[in-house]
Amino acid sequence: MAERITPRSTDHSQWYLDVIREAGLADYGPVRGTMVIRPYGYAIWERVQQGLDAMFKATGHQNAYFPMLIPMSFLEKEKAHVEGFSPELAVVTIGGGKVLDEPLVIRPTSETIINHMFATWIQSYRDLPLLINQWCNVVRWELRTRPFLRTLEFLWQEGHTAHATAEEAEEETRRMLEVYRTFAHDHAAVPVVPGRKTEREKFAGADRSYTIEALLGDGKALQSATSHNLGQNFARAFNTMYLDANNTQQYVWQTSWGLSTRFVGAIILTHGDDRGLRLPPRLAPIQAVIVPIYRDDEGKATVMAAVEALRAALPADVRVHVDARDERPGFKFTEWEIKGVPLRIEIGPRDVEQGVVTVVRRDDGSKQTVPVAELPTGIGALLDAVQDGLYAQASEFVRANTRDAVDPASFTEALSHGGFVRVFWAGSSDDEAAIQEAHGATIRCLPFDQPAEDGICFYTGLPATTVALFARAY
RNA sequence: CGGGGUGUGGCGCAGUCCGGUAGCGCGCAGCGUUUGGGACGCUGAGGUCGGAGGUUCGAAUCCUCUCGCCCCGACCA
Repeated sequence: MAERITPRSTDHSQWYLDVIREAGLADYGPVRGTMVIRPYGYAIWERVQQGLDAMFKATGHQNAYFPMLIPMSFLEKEKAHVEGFSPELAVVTIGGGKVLDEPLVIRPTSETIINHMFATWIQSYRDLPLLINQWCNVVRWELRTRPFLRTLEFLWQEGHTAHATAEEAEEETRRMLEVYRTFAHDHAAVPVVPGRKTEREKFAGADRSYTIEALLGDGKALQSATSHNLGQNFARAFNTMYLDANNTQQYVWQTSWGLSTRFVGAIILTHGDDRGLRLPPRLAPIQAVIVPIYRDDEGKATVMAAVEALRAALPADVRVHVDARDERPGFKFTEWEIKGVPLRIEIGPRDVEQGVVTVVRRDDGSKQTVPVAELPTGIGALLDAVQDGLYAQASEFVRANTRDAVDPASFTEALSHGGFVRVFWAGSSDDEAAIQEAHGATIRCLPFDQPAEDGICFYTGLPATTVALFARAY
């Protein structure tokens, strides 16, 4: 049988598309750049949603929903915002068969319409902080698309908060970035570098933007989630004000932050291997698949009885699937490997006879024989081991592909390997643009807690003010 | 919008140079044999060859026009 998945090393782009197809995650939509997410792919997104939503609830945020159609005039109220987004807007000009007096924009993000409402919801300092999150879809008419990583329409959550002080807003911005970092690390086993965006890379309408940057298997970086300190930019544009304790009108200080279905792409590209997807157990729709093996109807009855007994004995919170299809074992093994299921539990005549099961880990392919009586208590540790194994492999990859550069020659050399390149930095936005032009690399972030003392910027020769992380990116 | 490709059953492709009325692999349906790593045999369903016009007795193939899609880049979660 022909290989269904192109090896990663042969053609990384083709490998990615093959995995999405063969694992049954998504299809191309009829409109260029759109994507249909199949049930299995959506189940992964649902796990992301559940994990994040629990964290948002813990930080006091409430879910709400705002309309998808936004009057064009709303976007035009904030200058930097409209300039940043206007090239990629989808605009509705006809409704109910009539040309509309004012065009409606399909939301590319919801800062404007949310401020429109916040301005009416917020009256007093007692109404603050206002902590809102929205799960929705947005449309950005991108020129170049790729499944999950960049599609015309995507699903995400966008958090929007309003605060009484600049300090509180900055604290919230950083707090939510830390939520994303924790989620990426603990749930997705995706190592990320948290840091600040440069002026050139920040969100249109923000004072400061923060990001977590992942490094994917092909050496390209991916902005995996962002958190923005909006300052008073939207508050001033929409008159979002509150009366403080001294009976004085004040503009609120705001934040917004988001994580999208792009993150599913980050998971695929961080963990996937030549056999297909590898899912971290905490996000896997199916954590363990039980594959019965038998030769005839009589053997099948015996094995299936053992399978049902095992399934009943396993903890209820472990997501188990029994593959009872009448297919050859090898076929089923391969299929679940492509789908990235963390644990495969094989039960055949020999296992039943000896009172054991054969457990195969997806992270390292290791196979072990486990007494069937021990599995109900041991499966949690096995899943944790796969979770840790995936994180260890991914973080080792990031470590091995992060290089330091101290001069133009070593910068070029380091970039040629792909991956992150760390430099001392004291450059302008124009310098960044020139480097992007020459090398195709951009500053992904200015990582936190990286002292720049005594460093000299490799590009300008000036004393460094910060450390910058360069990479080619999606 | 630049550069490079490509449109032929559900998917992946051959056939195009040198016109003769469409083929292969996978998948799908039925039956049988199989089942501890992607099984095999037999039977079968499924395509106006991206579209339009032209040349010709005859076009997937030659000519003209046109549309779509993919990859690399600019833009970007």
